[in-house]
Amino acid sequence: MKVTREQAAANRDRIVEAASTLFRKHGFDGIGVADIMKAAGLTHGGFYGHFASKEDLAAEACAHARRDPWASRMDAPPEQRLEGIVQSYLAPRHRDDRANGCLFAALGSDIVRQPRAVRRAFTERFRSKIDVLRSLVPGRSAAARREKAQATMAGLVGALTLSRAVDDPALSEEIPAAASNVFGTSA
Amino acid sequence: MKVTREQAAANRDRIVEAASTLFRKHGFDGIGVADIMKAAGLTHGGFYGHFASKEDLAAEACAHARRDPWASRMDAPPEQRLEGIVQSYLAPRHRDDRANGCLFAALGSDIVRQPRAVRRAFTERFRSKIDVLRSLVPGRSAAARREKAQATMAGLVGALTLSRAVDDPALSEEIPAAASNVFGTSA
DNA sequence: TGTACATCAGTGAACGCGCGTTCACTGATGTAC
DNA sequence: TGTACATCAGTGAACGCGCGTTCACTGATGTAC
Repeated sequence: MKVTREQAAANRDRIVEAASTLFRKHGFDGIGVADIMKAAGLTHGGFYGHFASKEDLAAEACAHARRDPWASRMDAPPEQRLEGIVQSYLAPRHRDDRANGCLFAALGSDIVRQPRAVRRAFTERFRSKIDVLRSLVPGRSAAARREKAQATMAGLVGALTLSRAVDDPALSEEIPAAASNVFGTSA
Repeated sequence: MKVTREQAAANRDRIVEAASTLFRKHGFDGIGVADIMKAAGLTHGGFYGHFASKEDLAAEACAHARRDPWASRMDAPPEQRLEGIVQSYLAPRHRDDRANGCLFAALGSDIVRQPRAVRRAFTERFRSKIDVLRSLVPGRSAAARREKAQATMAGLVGALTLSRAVDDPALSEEIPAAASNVFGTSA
């Protein structure tokens, strides 16, 4: 049964959206095309009318993942904005909701094994996040701020990844708390 | 063809060893039992004489991965030992050799999706690494040093993961360099 | 605006392949005498 | 120490399942007149 062009475009968007959360939740290899299509309210057969391959979808899903936890209020002074980003990034809510959280923490160690298009999408996202942090972080020179931004991002991503990986609830609280103290207010 | 008990134990060790490098290189889902057995010089049929399941092997491989990049000379003063750990952890050699490098960076975002036994093995390793760093890191109180150790570890793991993920060679050099400056000498 | 037909988004069965796992078998090991 | 037999580590074929992908088909959409 054919469908409005408009509807078809909306369906495509829902596939990408579903994929972006399901990949973050289960990993690239942990979820199949059929399940993604089902989550988008469709059957698997129509998939290849929208995408050339699963890889293709993965690249697009990474490029267009929503609900970005790096956002912050634009109206606060830089120091508070940075603090806000760090706090919300390291909040338990973020740790417990991989499906809608940071791509780097959810898929970080898998990216290097993905095809070029996926890695490119990630690299673009990384650059844009660094640009945000670079403008908020303190530092004498532009180079010092860029350096600080990259180290901060590494600290946040690493802390979130480790706090999810660890099997002990106490440790899982402790790691982001430590990172928050070191990467947040210290600046 | 049966084999010496000694030989059988050695074969088992080779399987674990092969698995630990192949999992780090390809991810838990990216390598099969048959390929692991082949890398250990055996055929796949004998696998279940040594392990109950692939999961079982994964847990053991994570618990016994060798060539640990967190080691450091015991005879230097703490500050130099910390610096040595940070430098070798963030060295290009480590970034380019996932198969023999840090488990957290190689498999970090996959661990949370693994069965309990695997996560437990990782958690134990994490604890032991934190214990090492805790004794080397500066800080007024034990709590401050523990906090600093966890944040440093998060920074190192995140920096290595990101520098591998990124598609641009220049960026891939820049990230560990930034982390090295921030987490190394600064202390 | 209304009608007839071509288009094409979506369906669901099917294909082929790889992977985890099982199993009957082999033949060297190790043990009982 | 030597012999006969039971054990069992390892082999390779086979099974069953899931997954990415293909394809013939359907029927609503959109267009030509």
